[in-house]
Parts: sequence; structure tokens; C-alpha cells
Amino acid sequence: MTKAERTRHFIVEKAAPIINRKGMAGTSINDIVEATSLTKGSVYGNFESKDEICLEAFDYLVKRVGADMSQAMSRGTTSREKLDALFSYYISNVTGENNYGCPIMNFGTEADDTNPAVKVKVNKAIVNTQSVFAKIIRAGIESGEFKKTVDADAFAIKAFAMIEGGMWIARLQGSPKQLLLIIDVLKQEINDYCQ
Amino acid sequence: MTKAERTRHFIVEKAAPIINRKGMAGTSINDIVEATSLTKGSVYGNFESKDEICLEAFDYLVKRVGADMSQAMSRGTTSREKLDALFSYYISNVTGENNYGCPIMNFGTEADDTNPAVKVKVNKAIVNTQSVFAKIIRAGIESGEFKKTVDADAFAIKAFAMIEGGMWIARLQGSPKQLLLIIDVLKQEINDYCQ
DNA sequence: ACTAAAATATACCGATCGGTATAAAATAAA
DNA sequence: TTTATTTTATACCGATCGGTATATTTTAGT
Repeated sequence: MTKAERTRHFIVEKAAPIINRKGMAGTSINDIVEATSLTKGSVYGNFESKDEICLEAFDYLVKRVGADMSQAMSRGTTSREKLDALFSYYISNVTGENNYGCPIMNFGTEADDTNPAVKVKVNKAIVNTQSVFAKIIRAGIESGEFKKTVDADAFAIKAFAMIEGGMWIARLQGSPKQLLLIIDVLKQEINDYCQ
Repeated sequence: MTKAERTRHFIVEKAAPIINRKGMAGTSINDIVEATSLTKGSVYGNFESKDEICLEAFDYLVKRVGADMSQAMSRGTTSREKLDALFSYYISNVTGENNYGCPIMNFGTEADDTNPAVKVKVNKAIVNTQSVFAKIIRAGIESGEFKKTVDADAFAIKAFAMIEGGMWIARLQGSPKQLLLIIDVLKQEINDYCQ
């Protein structure tokens, strides 16, 4: 890893949480300069534009969320336990201190009408996340844990929308109350899936 | 209504869809000047700051959405029909041409970490919208249309999260497919509420 | 240690940002 | 219609925006 590669990564690491919090338009190069204690020349020596930083910041955040989700899932053995672990991760993601919301939600809402490149990345992240849910359900069906009649894709779409909506509300209200209710509903539904 | 009041309203009317689409940070005063064909001096003769315009724009958008929801609901007689009409409104909101997403979602996501005043307004809008759902359910229970065991508040929270999540996904994907699935799930659930 | 190459810092660019002082024009009360 | 008041347009403010040319420093291969 060359110096430049390390610096690039360092800049992304510092910039990502700021962009996730303040938005792409709301974050200035100066914000990034201050956060990294570098200079503008140094930042632009490693990146071509602010847009490139935003794109890599989104990739970085999504990768980190994905890693956290995998780690959470690995704590469960059965499909149901894996789903429970995922739910717990989402809840901790809202109740934890240094968290600024789901990057897929934050970048997606801003990029929707303004940044096609980011929009494409967000769409891929949505599909990936939903397929994580669907794969767990399918594994549970194959192992005999869940009924064969369960629609894995439909559950994934529904659960993802509910959780994203619930996290968004929880962050805005400064309370996990509604997210907890939504997670309870999902757990009850998974309970009904069991045979 | 004085000239100033009319102009204020005119500015908000023109600025609101732009801010809803590009975000508060992403919209410049010049954008508003161009959209209104007024001058900067005229805009600042009627508003103290860009922030004030954003706040009024949000109020305007929420009021309009509320009116559209009321109009949709009035097309139904039973509680179930009213809910169906609401769902249809949300779907048309996504499939329609000149639409740029739910203002509660757009303003909420941006304001969450950057604009406390807007955040307060967004929270009130969330509570109001959820109470619309809850009230319909409660009316249905009182009229004997729905079972007494139905939890109106829980349904409102769940349905709102699902719909907001579903609309967000639909706009990002450029397809109402997942929202339609989510609405179907809700309709099925309401069907189960009937006795 | 020497040196070519890579990375960083300084200083600056024009454009645009939100906002304002002031003059010109339009409104509204008399 | 006159006149005081309100509203609008012009021209400008300093600050900050994203971005760059260039000089200086640091890195890394020999």
C-alpha cells in the first residue's frame, strides 16, 4: 500500500461520517480539510473532485454496514437467530451514540434527484441488502426451519422498507420506540413462518 | 391580502418543489430568483433568510399533501375504502410525473442532523400523518367494521413506516413495483381486520 | 546518502454563496 | 391626484464555494 493509497483511505474514513451527517451538498471541502488536518492541495492531490470523495465515502460506509451485518449474523446459528441478530444490529444502530443514520437512506434521498452516479450505487446497495434478508429466509426454508409457503423475496422487500422507515423515524424522533414496535411485528411474523 | 402577502405566497409556491427536489442546502437563492422571475432584492424584501423560505416551503408542501390525502379519503365511505383511497394516493404520488418524493422524507432526512427547526416541523408532520391512519382504524372499530382487538396505533406506525420506506424505494428504483407489493400486504392485513 | 518521483503545502483562481444598502418604482390611503 | 409607504430592482458586500498552479517537502528506489 503506497502512501497515496493510505492517504486516500484516511481521507475517506474521515470524510464519510461527515458527508453521511451533513449531506453531499452540505459538506464542503473545507469540512474535509479540517477533519483530516490536511490541506486542500493534499486532498486534491489524492482526489479529482468532491464528487469522487462522496462516491468513495458511500462505498466505504456501505462496506462497513455490510461487515457489521455479517458479524451480527454470524452470532446466530439458525435462520431465525440470524434474523434476530440483524434486527438487534439495526436497533443498536439507532440507540448507539456515534451514529448518523443509514447511509443508504441518507445518500439515497439526496441523490435521488441530483446525483445519478450515487443513485446507481444506492440502488445496488438496496438490492444487496434485500438479498441478504431473502437468502436467510431461503436457507431457513431449505433447512426445514420455515414453512415452504413463505415468500422470501416478499419478506425481504417488506422487512427492508419497514426497517428503513423505522430507523428514519427513530432518528428523527430521537427515540427507538417505533422501531422497536416494528421489529416486534417482524419477529412475530417470523415466528409464524416456523413450522 | 396585501401585495407582500401575495408575493410571499408566490415565492413559497415556486420555491417549495425546488427545495423538495434539490434539498435545502442544494437549493440556492439564485434558483429561487430564477424560478420566480423576481430579483434577489425582492425575495429578501419578503423573507428574512433562506432558512425562513425553507421552513415555509415545508409547511406549504405538507399542507398540500394533507389536502390531497383528505380529498382522497373523502372518496371512500367505509373505513376500509378510506384506507384504500389513501393507498391509491400514495401510489399515484410515485407513478405521477411532476412529483419529487414525500417532503416529510426529503426534509426529514436532511434536517435530522443539520436543522433543528425543520426537524421539529417534520416530527409534527409524522405524528399528524400517523394519527390520520389511526383515526380511520378507530372509526372502523367503532362502526363495527373492524375487530375490537385491532391495535390502531400499532397499525398506524407500521403502515406509515412501510409506505414511507416503500415510496423512497420506488422513487430510487424508478419503479412502483416494491411499493405495490407493500400496499398489497397492507390491504391483506386490513382484510384480516374485518369481521 | 543520493536522487528521481511522488505527495503535500501555499497561495491563488473565478464563480457563487447568502445577504444588504440604496435608489427606483409601484401601491394604497387621503 | 397627491403623498406617504411599501415593494421591487440594481449594485454591491465579504465569505466561501470547488478547484488549480506551483513551490516545497517527503517518500522510496538505488
